[in-house]
Amino acid sequence: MDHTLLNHVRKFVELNEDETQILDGCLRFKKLKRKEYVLRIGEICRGNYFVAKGCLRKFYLNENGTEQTIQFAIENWWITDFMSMEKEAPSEFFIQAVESSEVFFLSHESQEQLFAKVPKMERYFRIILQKSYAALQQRNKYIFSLSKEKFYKQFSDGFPGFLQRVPQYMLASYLGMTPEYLSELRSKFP
Amino acid sequence: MDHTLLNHVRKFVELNEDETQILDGCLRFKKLKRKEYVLRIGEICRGNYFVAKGCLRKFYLNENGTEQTIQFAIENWWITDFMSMEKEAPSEFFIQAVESSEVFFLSHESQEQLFAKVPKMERYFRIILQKSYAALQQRNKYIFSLSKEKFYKQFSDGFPGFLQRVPQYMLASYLGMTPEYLSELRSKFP
DNA sequence: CGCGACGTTGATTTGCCTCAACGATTGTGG
DNA sequence: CCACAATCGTTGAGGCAAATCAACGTCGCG
Repeated sequence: MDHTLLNHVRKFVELNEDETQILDGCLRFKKLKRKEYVLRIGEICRGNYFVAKGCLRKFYLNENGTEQTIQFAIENWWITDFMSMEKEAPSEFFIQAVESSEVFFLSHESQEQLFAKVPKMERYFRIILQKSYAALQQRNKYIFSLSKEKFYKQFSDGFPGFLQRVPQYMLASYLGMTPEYLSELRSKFP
Repeated sequence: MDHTLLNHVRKFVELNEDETQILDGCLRFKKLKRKEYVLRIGEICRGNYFVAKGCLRKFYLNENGTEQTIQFAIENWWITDFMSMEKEAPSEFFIQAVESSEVFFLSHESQEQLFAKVPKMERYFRIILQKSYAALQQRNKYIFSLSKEKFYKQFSDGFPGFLQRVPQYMLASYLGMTPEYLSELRSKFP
């Protein structure tokens, strides 16, 4: 037994054969088509998604009704709506496959059972969350201190291949600007 | 034995007498004067701070040399620079007491030992981080979709008492605007 | 008292948005 | 396999939110 998620977990904690079995038993593999949703606004988020292949995004609709992307998740990233999952409250977000993707679903209940049976997994998620939190705060730092132009360059330098994978309007909203303005910037920096 | 931090931990996990003892033994209580630093740019961040009383903030200097606050931590919040702590790399941030404060310091090593002895604490931090991450993402949502005016109102409604506790220039940078503009907004909404 | 830190106010400038029109590309049904 | 409609990216004109810059008032503190 061996797949992307297990490899990822093994980077942070060591699991024996039994524990690996248990973890694997908690997961549900799922293929997603392009534009397929795993969460819609108003629904309750039931668990976490680990991206083994492809790309998912989380977005919401602002007051003008335009999509605002607040997170991309590519290979080896988790994506979920913690708010909704924790409180079992209707989500304010959509989670959607940007391209055809393969994910592992870990439901909230499975996750709790997993923690009870394999405490090391609590450590794994603690570490992942710590990294995610640090990354998000770093992102905030850039948002405030960089002009849109520099923010875009920063991003395109940091994830060069990624630009080709997502439509520009998604990227624009993720970077907090209009598609028109992103277009203008791109023409300046090929 | 009983103090703010222990009470906070007990909200999320149950500790017996021994475990409480161990946790307490890992902490170092510290009083901070107004404007006192616990981390400066270039230093390596050695651990986590829990605010029992008062208020701390994390900020950096942008290219113009002006302070940019990216986090406030009031009572019952943790503050640290994960990036620096994890990698043992020089920090890009300052962490400073906004007002005279009382904190518990949990060093990185103590934390690891604590996790080894009291695995439940790994759970505690996982939960805290999950909440913090969700809150930060919510904040990002507001940053992008609200005008500065609404962002300010949103904040002042959300933390009414807090406005009096911090100088306006700190608040302005936290909200991503200039002190001048914040002043203008405040005169409009008393 | 006098200095430095902080807040305010106003004039001017600009980064970025809005709106509208126009290509290019894709996909879909006849 | 083409026609036609969506969907997406581009370009340009005009407008506004918010920044910049400078000057001044005020408070607290050594």
